[in-house]
Amino acid sequence: MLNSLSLASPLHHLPSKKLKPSIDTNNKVQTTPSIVHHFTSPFELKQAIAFLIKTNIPLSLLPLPRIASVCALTPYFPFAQQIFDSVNEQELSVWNSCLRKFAETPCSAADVMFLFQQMRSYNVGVDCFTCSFVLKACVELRDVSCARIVHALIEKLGYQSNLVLVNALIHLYAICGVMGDAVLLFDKMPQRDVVSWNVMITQLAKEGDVDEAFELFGRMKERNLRSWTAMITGLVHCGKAKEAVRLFVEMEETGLKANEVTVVAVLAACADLGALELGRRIHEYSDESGFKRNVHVCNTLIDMYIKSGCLEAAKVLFEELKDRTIVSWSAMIQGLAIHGQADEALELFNEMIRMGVKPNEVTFLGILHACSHMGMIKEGREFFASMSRDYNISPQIEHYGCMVDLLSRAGLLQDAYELITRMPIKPNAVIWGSFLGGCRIRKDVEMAEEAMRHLGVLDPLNDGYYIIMSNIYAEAKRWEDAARVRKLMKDRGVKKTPGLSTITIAQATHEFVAGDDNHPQADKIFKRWDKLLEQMRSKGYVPNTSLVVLDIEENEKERYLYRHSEKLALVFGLMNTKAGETIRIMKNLRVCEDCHAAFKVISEIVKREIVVRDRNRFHCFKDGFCSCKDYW
DNA sequence: ATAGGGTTAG
Repeated sequence: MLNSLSLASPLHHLPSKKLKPSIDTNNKVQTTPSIVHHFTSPFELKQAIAFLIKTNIPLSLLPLPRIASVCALTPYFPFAQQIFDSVNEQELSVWNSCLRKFAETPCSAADVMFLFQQMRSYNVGVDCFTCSFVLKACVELRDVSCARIVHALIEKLGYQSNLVLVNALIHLYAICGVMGDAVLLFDKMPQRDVVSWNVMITQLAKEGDVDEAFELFGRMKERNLRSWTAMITGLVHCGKAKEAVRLFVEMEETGLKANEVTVVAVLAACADLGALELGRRIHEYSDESGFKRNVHVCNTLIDMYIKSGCLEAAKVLFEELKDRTIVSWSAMIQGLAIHGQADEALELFNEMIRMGVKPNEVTFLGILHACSHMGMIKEGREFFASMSRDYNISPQIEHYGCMVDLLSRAGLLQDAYELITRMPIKPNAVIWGSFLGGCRIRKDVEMAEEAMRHLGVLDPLNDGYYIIMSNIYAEAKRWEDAARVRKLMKDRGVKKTPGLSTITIAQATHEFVAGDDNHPQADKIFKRWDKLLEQMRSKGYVPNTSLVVLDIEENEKERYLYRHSEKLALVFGLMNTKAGETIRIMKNLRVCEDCHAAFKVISEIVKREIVVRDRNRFHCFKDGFCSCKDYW
């Protein structure tokens, strides 16, 4: 190939390098045909060269970068080399600029790799720039074996102390999932810069090793905004939203100003915590800083307002957002779903389709979620069928989870069971857990026992399942079985998660645990409750003591019920906020049935909106009704 | 020439 190519090349006609000038003595500019500059194939390149030779124009007028890019990925590679040689050009720099161009072009990583291979096989020496472009392509391709080749090359060429290259290598190893190699490299670096540390922090946190990341963060002598942002993002990612917020405040104290990425991270933390006040503050800051048009920021803001119970604020932002992405739509649909506005969620989905936006698997999760929370069985089934049929999205375990939940909640246990046994993915604890919840509604002890058999294997340390099962027995008056489940739980060392509710007033978060008598305002709270209870009774409230599965006196049961954490938080909130103000409560578990009934009545008595975020969704109590329409 | 961000079941 090479020989025939050389023979075919017009170059050997050339007395290379001794060429006449292209401008003649009369100062007339000789016009060159556009092919000399705009050839797009090696064939046209040859034609251009032939023309130059015929008209005695020097070859050095040829655009070398163009030659490089036209020949780079073809067998004409050595032909290009000959041209570079004939015009006395450093070929490495030409190939490098070609590599750079590929490296900057999206989806051209494979081209970078191929050109690199060509360079190696035609003995072009490489330098640190070559390495950096190739490393970038390796990142895109997650090509760890090429990473090792470049690594060896870097050592061979003596670039071990080139921070840019070594940092890129560390990043590459980490992103390819070989964190050990990354750590090894990082540890033996004689000196590091802030990028080295930031890369490690980011990747360690991504792997879930947030403690190790934090340890490195603590050891840094010099931190920049990206260091703080990486650490805050990592903490949020690992479910440590409180710590993330703490670190953000600390960062502000150093005088550093958050950028868009920092804002996204801290807003995500607010969303997790339902920290509305901080979220609003960040929103203001973000607007002041001109981040309004950043779609990442907007999407996270929408999510923050949704998860903080301000659906209206989220809607306004969503309406104002002009460049919505699928993430914006999905977040909003999911938001409407957890706020019990299923009709609006479906409407929004239709609007999205009308606008030509393609749903993804997350969008369908939101839609199915909406259906399951509102008992829309027909619609849910149709959407589930539609996702693979019309949009070519195959359902994942989460989608099956939604469907099992939809059917189980609606009491269609047989259908749910059939789906579980026939689904192509092995059902997990969430699936059986949803089913178990349905068994409780249907009071189906046998089916519940079947679910428990699976749960005992899949998630034996989760207290929730034991509690539901023992409640199911208790409601069937099978006290011994109920006690047996409680004992089994105890024997396995599973502790019951205590109910915990929080309410934030004037930037202070107050925590209430079920049965808590030790709160500083406990006496006042109980007194206020007794007063409220009188009014509630006159409105027809009857305590649902059947929910207390302890073998105790009836009035003792009532006492238990009245010490539920959400009730304590609510009364505290009523005592410490102005009349008419909305009260927002967060609970770590699902809201209890009796509390739900009580809150409806209370919302009417005190003429307040009460917004409760439980572990699944929102309940917005107003004028004696709840936004969940008592289906949850 | 090297580091970063949004939606996800019970």
